[in-house]
Amino acid sequence: MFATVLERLLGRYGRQGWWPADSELEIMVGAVLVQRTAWRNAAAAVERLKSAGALSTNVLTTIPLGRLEHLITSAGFFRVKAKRLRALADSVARAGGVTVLRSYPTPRLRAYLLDVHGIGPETADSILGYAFERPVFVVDAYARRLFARLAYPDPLAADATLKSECEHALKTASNLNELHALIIAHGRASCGSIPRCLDCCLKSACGYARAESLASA
DNA sequence: CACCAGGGTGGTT
DNA sequence: AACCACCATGGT
Repeated sequence: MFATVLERLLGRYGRQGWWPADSELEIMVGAVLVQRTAWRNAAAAVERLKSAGALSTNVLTTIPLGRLEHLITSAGFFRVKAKRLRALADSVARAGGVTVLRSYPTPRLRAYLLDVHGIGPETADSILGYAFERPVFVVDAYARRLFARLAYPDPLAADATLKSECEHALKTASNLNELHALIIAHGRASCGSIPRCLDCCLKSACGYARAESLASA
């Protein structure tokens, strides 16, 4: 069923190609900046950091907080996010740099990320998947809503269950990364803002079969 | 004008 | 454990 959803979304929206970046750190920084924010605005902030030469742990740990805030205003919540970027950079430096993080096994890396102030489950999993290419499914509001509708009328399983079932079904970071991106594209495009639109998502508008046949696919 | 975007934290019940 | 207010800019 996860494979079917991936296949259909792929057919409808095409490859999303997330995450455009030059380094792991850039993705980690972007993941914090994009929290509850349109990617366009977060991306502009990433570019400003890059132009200012601030996209390194060394600079991020030492740059005055006010200057950091100024560089990322376009991403919104800039006071909170500036502190989060600082906490992230401090943490990466303490760990010994991104190279060391790269050698962590996935469970340890996930625990490490969750321990950083300002990084919760979704941001941690985004970083695991897109920066470190670990086979991880990012459970966000769109994913919950979509799979709740696909499972209708059954209640949606807990995040951890949805996550592990999806990871087991799709296996590769490439598949799981693409699915997350596609689910967001789908949410933006059509069904996302329409409450309980079973017709829209499961049948005509988005090319889905009915829920029953999809669940058994 | 209101509403939302690739969340997480801290405080209250 | 389940809510809740809050954070703030830029596009539609």
